[in-house]
Amino acid sequence: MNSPSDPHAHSSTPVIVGGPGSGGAAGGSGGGASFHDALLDGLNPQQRVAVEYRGPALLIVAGAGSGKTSVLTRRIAGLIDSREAWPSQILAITFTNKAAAEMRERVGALLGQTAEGMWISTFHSACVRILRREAENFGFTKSFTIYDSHDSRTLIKRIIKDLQADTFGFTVSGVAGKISKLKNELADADSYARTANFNDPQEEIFVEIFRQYTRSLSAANAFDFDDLIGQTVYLFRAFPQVAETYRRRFRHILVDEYQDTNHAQYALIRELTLPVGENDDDSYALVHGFDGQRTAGLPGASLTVVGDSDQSIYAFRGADIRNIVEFERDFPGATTVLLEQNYRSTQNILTAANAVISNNFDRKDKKLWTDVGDGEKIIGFTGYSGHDEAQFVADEIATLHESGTPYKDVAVFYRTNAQTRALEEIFIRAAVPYRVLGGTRFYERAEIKDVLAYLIAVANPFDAMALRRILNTPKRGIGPATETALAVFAETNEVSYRDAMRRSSELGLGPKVTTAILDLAVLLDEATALIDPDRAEGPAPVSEVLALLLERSGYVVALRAGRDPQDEARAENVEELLAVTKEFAKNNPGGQLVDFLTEVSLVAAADELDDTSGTVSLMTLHTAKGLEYEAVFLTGVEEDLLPHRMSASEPGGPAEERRLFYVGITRARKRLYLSLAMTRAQYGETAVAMPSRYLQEIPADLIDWRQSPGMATSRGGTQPRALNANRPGGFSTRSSIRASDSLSFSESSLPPAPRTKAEWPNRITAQVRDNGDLELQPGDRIRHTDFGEGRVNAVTGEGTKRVAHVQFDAAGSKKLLIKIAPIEKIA
DNA sequence: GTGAAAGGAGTTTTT
DNA sequence: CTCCTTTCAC
Repeated sequence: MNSPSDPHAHSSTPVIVGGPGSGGAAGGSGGGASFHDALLDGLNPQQRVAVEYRGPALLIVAGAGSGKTSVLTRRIAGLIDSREAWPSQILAITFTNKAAAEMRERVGALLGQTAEGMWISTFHSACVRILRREAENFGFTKSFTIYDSHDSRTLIKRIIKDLQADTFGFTVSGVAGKISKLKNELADADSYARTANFNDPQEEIFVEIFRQYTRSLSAANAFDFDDLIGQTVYLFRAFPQVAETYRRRFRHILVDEYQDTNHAQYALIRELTLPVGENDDDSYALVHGFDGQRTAGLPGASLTVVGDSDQSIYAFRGADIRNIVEFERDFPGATTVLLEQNYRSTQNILTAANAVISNNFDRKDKKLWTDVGDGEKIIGFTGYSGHDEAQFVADEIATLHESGTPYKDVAVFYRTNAQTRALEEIFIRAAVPYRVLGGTRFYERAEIKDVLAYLIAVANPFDAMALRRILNTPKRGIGPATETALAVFAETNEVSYRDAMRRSSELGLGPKVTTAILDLAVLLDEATALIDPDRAEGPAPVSEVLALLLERSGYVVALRAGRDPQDEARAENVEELLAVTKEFAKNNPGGQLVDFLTEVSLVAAADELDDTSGTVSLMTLHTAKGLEYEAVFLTGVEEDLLPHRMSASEPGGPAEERRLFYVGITRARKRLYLSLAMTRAQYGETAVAMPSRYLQEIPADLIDWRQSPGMATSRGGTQPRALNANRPGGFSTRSSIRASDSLSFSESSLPPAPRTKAEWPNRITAQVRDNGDLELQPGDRIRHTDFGEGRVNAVTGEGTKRVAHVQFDAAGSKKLLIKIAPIEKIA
């Protein structure tokens, strides 16, 4: 194995070695010593320590915006330049593929050359890479499929149905969640069964579901998302010599966003950083014909983790904050470096962030600070509705753009994907160029999954699920009955689903159906021949395979012939996928079909970001982690949304939601906007929304309320602008903001803002308009602040959700939420 | 086996 | 409100 003559992995001072092959090769960086200086250039003392420290384990507690990426890349570059490590001995784990690409590029830039052989990737990508190499050790092939959560659910749904487990109260999402949670704890069906209480019939059935799920996965030669990590750990534990290969290879392991690692990921890191013993176990060497490989033992790889427990926001998917909190205990000899100086945001933004997060008890006190000055105040806005709020955002973005902030430097965050709807509607109308990250992602669209299923069926003939998906897509007259018949045939004859298709003439089905199945089988075989590694002209590029499949299956033609108006867009999406395969070939010369499928399976929302796009970015708070923007709009800062209603019942829920809010705030460099709405539409109904408790945690003098929750509905209140967006003449959006500016008059007449938190709630929440139990009957006449007088036609809904259907004399008919609408009854 | 229509259920965050 | 499943007629 490649190894520098002396890795110096644990020497206390960095060793600088000049000469060819080391730092000297680093293009313009000059000799070793000056390169070393350049590495530390512009860093503060803590950052320098984080770059230079050498030891078995290092924890870098990096507050938001404290320059951790810079520290990590310099640390890696330093290790390589000083010849403490070959690039191939470095494994760096990032949270997204985009972050990985960025880090690789920055390390390359520092060194003046691309460092070949470094592994910089996400946990999932790294594990796929390992699993593809080693799959044959334990009953998989290297072309295994990766099931995304949607695929897992489809499979679970089928199993629940087969077992009729739904009658026992099992739901797909419940089972999927439980299995995922168990896998993150490295449990499997057997280990779970050992602890299960079999007097409980539910437990028994769950174990059976889990078993069948596991069996189906391995029969399909497939791993689900959680398996990628868990099975790698299993592989290392079951085959110590395989583990040793990787322990010997990776001498420096760096993990970013360590606070969001789950138990399985933690176990993986532990496995990789174990010392390598005096190779006294020969079984592997004997089996694999290695001989005389008895090398000396090695200490465990050096481990560097970077994280911030205040930014831990993935507990719901098993992230365990203890991994970082207990790091020093876990890894004896560990050193901790604290990075608190922030290079991203203004002091006002940081003060707000600090104030909010300090409400989480049970945390190490940490205060972000900066020397760039206070900056602008935070801008607050309360809309009448979600649309009104969106209009505010769109208006402000337009203003920002006019004053020179490019669209790409602006981001809009929200808690739930459902909130994009109102934003998109208004943005389209206001001609604000935007891009939604995540949401219904490109690769999750049905038509894309259909087409990918064709490719998967070719790459992995064992994947019955992919085959069943394409069996009747496009329509071939093959229904559920035939589909099941093939599955039964495959099972009873112990052949693959693909073989069952080839032998479909033995099933005694109708001639038309049989021909359809055989045609498909032939097409798949032809496509498979294209990617045969032994093919004379080498395996065909993915685009060629896809083109053949699309052409012969008639998928696109069928789409274009469809009557659904969205079918044309779907056909275009498929064309785009074809373009993606061509792009892939360009970027990955020699890239195989499985490589393409891997890449596609592991794209994250944040990977879709295109820095050159020139559009505003819309994303959830979760997706926003690790990103930063000149101006940030944090929308929907309301109770039941942030904190989300669902979090209330979970232990640690409200604290995690607060961290989410904190993450959102700290993404902003110069300008931060916090907005909320008084009512929010959810599934057809309109509900009252109350300001988030977290707003009260921000010192009052940091927020400049354009329209505060207390002001929004007071007398002379603002126009619900979304409803009046097209009002002609004179009453532009701008003037409506001015109208609300005049409100600051009444605001300033309030007593000085109380500083103590106890009195805060009054200021924000108590002034939201509340009509209490205002009783309205059909026939009553009312007066509305904006719409004038009208007649109540009907009242629907219960309690706070009572809605009046009103026919206004001038403004037409409206539906109003009685509790908070600016209305009064006229005698 | 297909397609339309009606009914019901469920709504967080994601690799 | 929307997505999904079920039901029913061809």
